[in-house]
Amino acid sequence: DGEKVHFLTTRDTSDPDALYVLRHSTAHLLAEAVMRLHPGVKIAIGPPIAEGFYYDFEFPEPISEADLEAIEEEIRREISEGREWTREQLSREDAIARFEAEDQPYKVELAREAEGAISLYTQGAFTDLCRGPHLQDATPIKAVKLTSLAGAYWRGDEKNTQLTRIYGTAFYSQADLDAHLERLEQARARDHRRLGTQLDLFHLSDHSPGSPFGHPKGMVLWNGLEDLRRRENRRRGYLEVKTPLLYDIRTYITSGHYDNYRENMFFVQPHEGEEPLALKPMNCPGHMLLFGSQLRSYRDLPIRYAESSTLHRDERGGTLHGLLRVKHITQDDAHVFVTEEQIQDEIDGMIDFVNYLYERFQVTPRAELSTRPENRLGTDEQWDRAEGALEAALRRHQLDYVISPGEGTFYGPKIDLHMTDVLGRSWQMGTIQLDYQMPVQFGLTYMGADNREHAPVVIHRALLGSLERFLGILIEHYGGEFPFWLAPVQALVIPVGENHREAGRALRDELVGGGFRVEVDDRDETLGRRVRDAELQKVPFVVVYGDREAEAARAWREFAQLAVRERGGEQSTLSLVELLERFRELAAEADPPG
RNA sequence: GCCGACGUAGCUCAGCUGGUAGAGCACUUCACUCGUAAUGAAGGGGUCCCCGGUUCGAGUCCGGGCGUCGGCUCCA
Repeated sequence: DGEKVHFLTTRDTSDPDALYVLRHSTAHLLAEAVMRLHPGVKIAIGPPIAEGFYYDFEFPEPISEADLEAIEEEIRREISEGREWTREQLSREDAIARFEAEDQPYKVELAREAEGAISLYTQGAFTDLCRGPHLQDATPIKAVKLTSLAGAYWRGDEKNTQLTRIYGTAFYSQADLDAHLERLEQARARDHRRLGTQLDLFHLSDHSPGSPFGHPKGMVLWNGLEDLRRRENRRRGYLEVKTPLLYDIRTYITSGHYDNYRENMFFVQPHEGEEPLALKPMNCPGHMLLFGSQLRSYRDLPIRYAESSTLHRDERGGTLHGLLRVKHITQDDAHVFVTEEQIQDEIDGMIDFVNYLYERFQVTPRAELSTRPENRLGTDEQWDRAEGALEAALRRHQLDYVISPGEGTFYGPKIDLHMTDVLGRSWQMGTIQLDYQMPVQFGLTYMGADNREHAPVVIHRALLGSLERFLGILIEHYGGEFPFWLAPVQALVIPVGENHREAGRALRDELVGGGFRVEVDDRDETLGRRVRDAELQKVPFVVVYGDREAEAARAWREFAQLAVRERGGEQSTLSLVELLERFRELAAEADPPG
């Protein structure tokens, strides 16, 4: 009608909008197929999404994944039969009447809430409420695949009916679909759970669900994060503290967590008939008690308590995921007690800190400002100030951010940093939370210059977030190919034959003595085999020692010449001195000057 | 917590309509002593997730539980 496109005319299959329209139209074919195969089904809504489309239905009988095959077959039949889309426009009342007559309550609800006239698209026996645009006909749909089945709540609210969601994807050619499936497989190869087993980093066990077992190599990575955390905290005026794991319930009633998060807390009953103790799910109350244990002066502030302690959160079943969502969680946590005037500087410093940390791994998180939720403590005026302070800091650092209304914690707004895993899912990493409430709940004060008691403001922050989660994301980010400074085994020495084993071990000792993580592989295997294994373990350097190197040692001195192979295959000849120098340069990336 | 799927050797997986469990890799031993992504041979290894039921007989069928996975919801 001159303002809006109702039908797709392009055949440029590389155009993302074209793909979007193709998938949207395929979703309508799906709905038509489902209606024919499952009479009485109620149809909800089916938008295109990043990688495909989905459609939500309320089936009269439960269906299983096995049923998808028949539905997929039916879609193909529709395409081969031919489908054309037609558009009509109705008034809201007419649309409601029409869907009521068809006994489609979800459509009725959507039509009721629509503004202005309503457009309907029809293909074959199926008419749907839809903004469009659509394909003109189904002939360009060359590849369709229904990928999975899931429950999804109507309008995303778990108080509503749970509908059955069918996911699928569609392409302009079979080759494009194959390429898509190939990309998914490649992404799965980087999955931290797969690499965790392959590289012997960690494992999960039924004996303690959601609580990863850190293997020696995984712990090298873990300690790399811990070292980074400790070193930078020390440089930035944070004070390392240690607070208990078990508390009386009263502590968590005071903090407000008992009322808000009790169902996700673990409780320990020491003996029959005794009061249970709360296993800490976060460090805040401990740090509050620590602050309150002494008289504080405004001259002491800011006080920055840092602790990376083990926390336990009893996450809802069905939400655990490898290292990315665990019950046993460790945060690079800190609580900073400040005066109102110190808030801006402190948050500025934290954002600098965040930038420094994430640059170490060449990753860029997305920032999100989460504002006041419905269920909250404190006055609107306090929330105005707190939200304003966080937003001002984001602006000053010219960080791109989105606002998530209502996503703040019950005690304050927060800046969250998000990253994406190999499956394209977003995870919250670091968080900076401004809190006017908890210090008051705990009765914390400091003596001001005016010789009066004032309540401090607390900034909660975990910059990497959960160390478990950060490690998981990091494994996927590097695909297991960790930079030299972080790699669990930095170099592997391979003596060619039996006669070279002694020299190989001596070389290993030299490199270990230089402060590096080096192992020797003197198994009875061929050189090719051992190089292959080193590549599969993604070891950054392999040093081969055989007759040639032994000869150079006799002619000049030991380790005057070494055959060095870098991950990926590049080879060079270096002396031990040169190799150590190379290692030192690479290791310095952990903490570059400036 | 909800919907769907899955759980078999250390790992990845096969096992048809119920008849007493298999492959590759890994591991052990022997031979080979090797020049940059897989040397050969032999051998060991299993409460088929747990509990209950059906059956002459259950890895396989049924029920319950636990765990894992893909979503939904939640995430201090």
